[in-house]
Amino acid sequence: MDLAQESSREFLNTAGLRSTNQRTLILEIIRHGQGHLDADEVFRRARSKQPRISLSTVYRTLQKLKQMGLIEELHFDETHHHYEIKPPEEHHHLVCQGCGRVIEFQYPLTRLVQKKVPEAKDFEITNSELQITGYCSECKKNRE
Amino acid sequence: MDLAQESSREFLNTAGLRSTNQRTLILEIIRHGQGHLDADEVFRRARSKQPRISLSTVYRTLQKLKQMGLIEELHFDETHHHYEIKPPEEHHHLVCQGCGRVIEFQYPLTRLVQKKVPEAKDFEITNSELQITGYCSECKKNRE
DNA sequence: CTCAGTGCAAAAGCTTTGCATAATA
DNA sequence: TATTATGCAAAGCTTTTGCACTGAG
Repeated sequence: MDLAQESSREFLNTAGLRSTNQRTLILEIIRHGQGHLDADEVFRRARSKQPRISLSTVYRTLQKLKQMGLIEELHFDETHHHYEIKPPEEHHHLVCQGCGRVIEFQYPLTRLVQKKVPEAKDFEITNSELQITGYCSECKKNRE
Repeated sequence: MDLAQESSREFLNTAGLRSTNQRTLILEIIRHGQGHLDADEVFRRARSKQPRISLSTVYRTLQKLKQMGLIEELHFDETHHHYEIKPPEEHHHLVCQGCGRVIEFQYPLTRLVQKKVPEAKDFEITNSELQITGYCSECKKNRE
C-alpha cells in the first residue's frame, strides 16, 4: 500500500468511518481530481480500478464524506454536483462558459462580507461559495 | 388587464417572445415571489390561477426567460433551481441552514474580485453568485 | 460475531422532449 | 395563415432507497 492510500485510511479512521477499499479509492480519486469531479466521473474512474464498485457506493460515500466535512460539494453548473477535498484556505471559482475551464483563486471573501455587510453581522457563517461565470482570456479572444 | 400584466406583456414583446397568458402569469408570479421560487412552486401558484397550465410550460418558460436575461437562476440548495427577476444591483444571499430563510444583501463583489484577484484580471465576468450558508441570528440562539 | 458498508435493482425526484392541438402575430 | 407555444404523456438524468450479502473491527 502506498503512502497516499495509507493517509486516506487514516483520514477515514480519524473521522470514525470504516476504511473500506471503495472508500479509500474514492477519496484518492477526489484527491487527485483537482477538485472538479462529479459523482459519475468519480464512479467511472473508480470502476476502472475496482470494476465491481457500484454507483450507489459512490453516492453514499460522497454524502458521508461531505457530512464528515472531509470533502466539499460545489455547484458549477445547474445539474451536477462536484466534489473536492476540503481546502484549508478559502477559495472560489471562475467558471468559463466558453470552454468550461475552472480557475480557482484564493480570497477571504467571507471575512470581508462579515465585516462590510450589515445583514451578515449577526449571521454565523459556516460556508461560502462564490461562483463567477464568464469568459476566460482565450475564449474572450475567440469571441472578438 | 392591470398594469403589472401590461408591463409583463411589454416585457415579453420587447424580448421578442409571444406574450401568452401562461407567460405573463409566470412572469407575474416570479415578480411577486420575492425571488425565491423554484419551478414547482411557480407551477403550483400558476395552476391556482390557470388550472390547465402544465409543468412543461413552466419549465420551458423559465428556460426562455433565463436565456433572454429577464430572470436569473439561483442555486440555494443542491436540488432545486430558484428564479427571480434579474435585478439591476448586484446582490447575494445568506441562506440559513437552520430555518431556510434567505437574507439578501447588496454588495459589489464582482468589482472587488476583478480588482483584487490576479486570476480574474483577464476574465470577462458575465455573472456572479455568492452563496453564504450558516445560521441566522435566531437559529444561532436556539443552538446555544 | 456484529454491525456498518456494499452491490444490485428498483424507485424517486427534477427536468426535458415528441407530438398533436391551440393560440399568437 | 404561418409559426410559435401549449398540454399531455413518456422518457431522461441524477440521486436515493430496500434488501440480502459481504467484510471490517
